[in-house]
Amino acid sequence: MIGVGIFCSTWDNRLNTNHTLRLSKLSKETLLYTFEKNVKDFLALLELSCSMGLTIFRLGSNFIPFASHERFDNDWLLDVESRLRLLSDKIKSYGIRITMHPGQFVVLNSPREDVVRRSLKELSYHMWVLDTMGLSWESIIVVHVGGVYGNKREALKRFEKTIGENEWLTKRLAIENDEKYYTAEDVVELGEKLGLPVVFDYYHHLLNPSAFSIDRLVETWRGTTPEFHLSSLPEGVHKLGEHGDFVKLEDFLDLANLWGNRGPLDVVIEAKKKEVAVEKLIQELERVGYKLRRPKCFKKC
DNA sequence: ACCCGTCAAGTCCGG
DNA sequence: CCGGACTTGACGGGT
Repeated sequence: MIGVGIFCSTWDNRLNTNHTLRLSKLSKETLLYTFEKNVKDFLALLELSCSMGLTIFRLGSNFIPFASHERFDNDWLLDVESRLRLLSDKIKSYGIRITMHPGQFVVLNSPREDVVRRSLKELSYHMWVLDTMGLSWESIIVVHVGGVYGNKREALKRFEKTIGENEWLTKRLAIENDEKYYTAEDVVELGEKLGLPVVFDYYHHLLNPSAFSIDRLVETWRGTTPEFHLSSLPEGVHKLGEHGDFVKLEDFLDLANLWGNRGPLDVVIEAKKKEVAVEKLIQELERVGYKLRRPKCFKKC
């Protein structure tokens, strides 16, 4: 049964877990001020998700701005840590799955040692946030495989090497197919080899298709609830890779059909209109009699 | 109060 | 070899 959710913020950004600041303004005071804005909006977004009956929420990577930057002083984390521990029970009480998805600059297969090092530091910060809130292993961190650098086999081998040298990553790391370089088939093969769950992105698969096996992809989750991503092409003229304002009912139903009756699944709706798009989708699904999975906090009025 | 130049980070591609 | 695209918005200094 499928549950859906939004990511990072409301469409109008009135609630946003990605508030940041200029690096030049970074200090303990500005950091804690901005972090608190993110925390407040995070709680409000969980409340919103709960009232809409959403099962998953993606927390923004700027939750603690510049947390992996060299100009960031780890002493500042003491206040952050106590705040997160205090919130742990409240956050968990919603029963909404919290996951994260770092930006394009996390590249575990780069030939540049410094790029890999910074990527690991960024992932270690993501891991710390989820651990500190006491979230379960279903709170994953989703990354792409990275670049190709003119030799896909070598690039894949470098990815494997990085994972092999950093076993701690496998606690929460998941890998996703992208719209240009690594197909679902590539990522399933890699996930099987490394023991990493594979996030299937429906839209990336349309742009970068392959003959992947959905059964093998599901198998990489070893009984835990998979996370998928869904977005649609925008109406009218659009650029390659651009996400639509809304997600089309038929795209959702295609994905639901692919999923079949395999059990629980969380789908992040990656539409520009965020919660407005999800609300529209929910209504359309109701009209056609499709039943969504709801979180434990959801009470239908 | 509003506008608009600028912003940590990577990779690929075209000129 | 370098600058722009990708995707994208929000910060914050300036008016």
